[in-house]
Amino acid sequence: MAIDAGIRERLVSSARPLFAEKGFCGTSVREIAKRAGVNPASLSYYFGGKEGLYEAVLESLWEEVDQHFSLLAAEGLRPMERIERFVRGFFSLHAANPALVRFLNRELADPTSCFETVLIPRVRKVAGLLRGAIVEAKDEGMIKEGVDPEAAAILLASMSNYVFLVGPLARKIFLGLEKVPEGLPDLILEVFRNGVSTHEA
Amino acid sequence: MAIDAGIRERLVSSARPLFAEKGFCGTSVREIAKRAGVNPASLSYYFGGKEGLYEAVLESLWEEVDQHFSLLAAEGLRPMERIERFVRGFFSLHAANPALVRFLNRELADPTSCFETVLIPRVRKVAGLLRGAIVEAKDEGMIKEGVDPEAAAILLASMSNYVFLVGPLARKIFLGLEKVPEGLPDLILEVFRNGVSTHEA
DNA sequence: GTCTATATTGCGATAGAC
DNA sequence: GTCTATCGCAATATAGAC
Repeated sequence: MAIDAGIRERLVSSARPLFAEKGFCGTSVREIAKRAGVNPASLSYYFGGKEGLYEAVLESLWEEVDQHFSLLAAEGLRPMERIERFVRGFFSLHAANPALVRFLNRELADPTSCFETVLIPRVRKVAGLLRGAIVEAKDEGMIKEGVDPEAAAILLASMSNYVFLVGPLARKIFLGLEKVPEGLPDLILEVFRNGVSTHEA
Repeated sequence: MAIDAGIRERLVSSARPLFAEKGFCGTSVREIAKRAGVNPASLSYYFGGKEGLYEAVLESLWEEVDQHFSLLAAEGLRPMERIERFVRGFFSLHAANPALVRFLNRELADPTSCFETVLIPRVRKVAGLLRGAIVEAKDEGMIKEGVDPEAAAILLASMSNYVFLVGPLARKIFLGLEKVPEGLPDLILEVFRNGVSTHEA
């Protein structure tokens, strides 16, 4: 964002961290406008209201998500490689923008009106990529017959997201972690591969 | 709760599902009082305000959590058995009260003023039990040397909680699951045991 | 387009009757 | 202790000057 970006863009980029930090109803339009250095009335003028701005923020966020996960559609990768990229993609996504997935996860826990219109079609796409990779891995005999692909996908998503969801304060206090362990993606992949593989442990 | 329970108790039990569903700032004291069938003024009279009621709700919730996890302190159990009880304890906890862990997870994601005073000392205790079991399992040689107990604890907590955190709507739409798969605790334990065990996969 | 000023609503909390 | 009535405040949204 340039310093003299349009008011529209300044509102979106100012609202993003506020919504991410305090949620929709915990953030006031006055606060957003003050941070953006614009008049509160501009918010209604450009977005029709607080909800419209929130929706615009969600859409701008998703561009970054799409960017990160577009590599999953790459051709010629074995399913297990796609799964690995998926897990590492989550970690790089969170590292690049700590507020982003907290935002998304909050929306999962407390859906707003944008949930069905903005998020569902887009998240389904990403979830489908992961599920598809797991199904393919199973078809290739890499994964035990007894393992439900849906459940396996959930476990991967859980392990890759939960530690970011709980936030820095909880990580430090509950888990004694100043930051997310560097080797966590490797551990997740190791646990997943060993846990569902056809080799007997 | 009896039908003519005291106003105090009615306020707590009425506020609980509302706070769980819509969060602290998404719930109004008028709404709570209406649901409880009492006067909004009673809320300030008994709890000094909305925050005081919220704190009382958190404390009442935690009694159920303590009840569920008290069995983890049972003597004479091998560490891996304690870990298994921990995972199954999360699932039975969520099954018994779907709102409860959503409540707790929301507090993790968006700490209120009660976070440090009410939750931290109590959650630390539960987290310590899990971490301790993992450390013991490692001491007994059940878990690979390279596995960090903190990270392993996080993965267990992730897998046991995330699927509940995302809520029924998200489970259905993103994951195609009407309800949480019955065999998920078993899969989690299998994945965990195989994933971190000293046996080569 | 962007501003000031304000309309309108809903909030949490309280004063005071009973 | 419990109620009605209301205070004071902050919220979003809008009207209208420029």
